[in-house]
Amino acid sequence: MGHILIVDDEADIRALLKYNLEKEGYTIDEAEHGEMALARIANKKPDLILLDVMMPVMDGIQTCEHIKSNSATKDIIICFLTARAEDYSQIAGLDAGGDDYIAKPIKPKVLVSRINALIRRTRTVTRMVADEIPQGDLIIDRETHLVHVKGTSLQLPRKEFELLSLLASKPNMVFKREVILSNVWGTDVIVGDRTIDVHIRKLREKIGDSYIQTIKGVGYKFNSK
Amino acid sequence: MGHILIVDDEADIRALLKYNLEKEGYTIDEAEHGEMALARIANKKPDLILLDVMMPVMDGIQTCEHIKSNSATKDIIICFLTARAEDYSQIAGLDAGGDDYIAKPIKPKVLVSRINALIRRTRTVTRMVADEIPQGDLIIDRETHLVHVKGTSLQLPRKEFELLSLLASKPNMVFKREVILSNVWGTDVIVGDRTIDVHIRKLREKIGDSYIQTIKGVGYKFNSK
DNA sequence: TTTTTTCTTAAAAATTTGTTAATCTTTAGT
DNA sequence: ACTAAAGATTAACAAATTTTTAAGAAAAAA
Repeated sequence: MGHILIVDDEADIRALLKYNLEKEGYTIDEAEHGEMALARIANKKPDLILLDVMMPVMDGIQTCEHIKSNSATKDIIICFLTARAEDYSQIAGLDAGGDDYIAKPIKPKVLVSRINALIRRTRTVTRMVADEIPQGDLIIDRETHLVHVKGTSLQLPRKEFELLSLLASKPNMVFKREVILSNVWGTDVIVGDRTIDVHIRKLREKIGDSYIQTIKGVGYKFNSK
Repeated sequence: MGHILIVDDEADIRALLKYNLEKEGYTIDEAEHGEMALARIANKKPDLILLDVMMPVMDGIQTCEHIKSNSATKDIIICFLTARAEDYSQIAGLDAGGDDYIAKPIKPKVLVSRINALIRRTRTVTRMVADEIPQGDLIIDRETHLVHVKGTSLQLPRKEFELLSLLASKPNMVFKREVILSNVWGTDVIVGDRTIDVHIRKLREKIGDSYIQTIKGVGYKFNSK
């Protein structure tokens, strides 16, 4: 029904992924790094590749570019495995890029349903946030990683960009601090309470005070006009 | 604020976990293996269980299955503890109904933030108030945290918002003061009797007197037209 | 009327967020 | 690999807002 190649240098992770996906009926192939991955693909072309970003020898990005630049393999669905700390906005914006990404720590249930979805509706990109989020006179462009506001363009640092993207992805909705933390910082966050505030402040400094509103005791929200 | 049961056969590990979680304000119960865990649960139901996978007598997976198959306990959050060296396929027992897992060696900070996130996440879900409560010309929108009344929108402070939500969730039903207290303030908070009155007064001030009615000697109710 | 319960008001207490600057961390460039 | 620059986080304190208390007035019940 589906053949999946798992590429990760940690055997533990591979075993975890393999176990869960085999139970779903997928056949599994494994590789420890990019080069080995290419060899495995040549051997048997998978429908989907689970690709760790951080690897020795040949990292995930390079591997992905290889695969996507080869016409024989460019239709293979690629799903990145990333640690939250990594720059996944870069991944999302990659032209040669993957179709989705799953953040570590990996939860089997999430993994399985995500993979199923990817395989089922092949080529349908499911990303947490749209590529372009226009909100009134503010436009967030994930592709160029730019925010256009009041006629000018801004280059925002990673965290600020992700934070703004999250808030703007659902205007008027209040995002509780926990939600913000788990989405922008990840579940293993070890950041203090004021970290969000500081980022909010920097954002407001750059895009103006009118967009982000504080709901005391609850969280923050992005106001649509 | 939260009660956690730690199940691990190694006393050292239990002590480490206990120390860090107590520092966070959680109350801790301990068990050396699955059977003992079930006994502890019967004694006092925890909000979350930290469950070692590898244990003598009754292992983590079995224990989890037990807990999740009992309707009285199946809502307890279960977080597995797994050794890195262990076969990851064991965690796959997350199918047994586990909500998350933490890999050993355990880093205190990761532990604490993960547990906090798990407890907070499921606590908010537990609140069974609808996202939007429309009552005649008054609409309470939890998503935007706004109350729409008489053509205008109001931003209410948290306690006032929760109080109004509760009353409006069941129009015409009288909420006794104790019920209001336990629902809005929680069971372990000690606040004076006048606190409710003051909040009611502020609400009436903002939304008008017609909605909330006092039933002397009993409590308050939200009038539907 | 007397007692109990709720209202009202103002002020105190507690909580939450804002701000700044200093300190780590990461990244990019050499 | 080293250094400089940019970004992220923390700490400490300030400010703002919310929550709670206290205490007398008012209203309802006994």
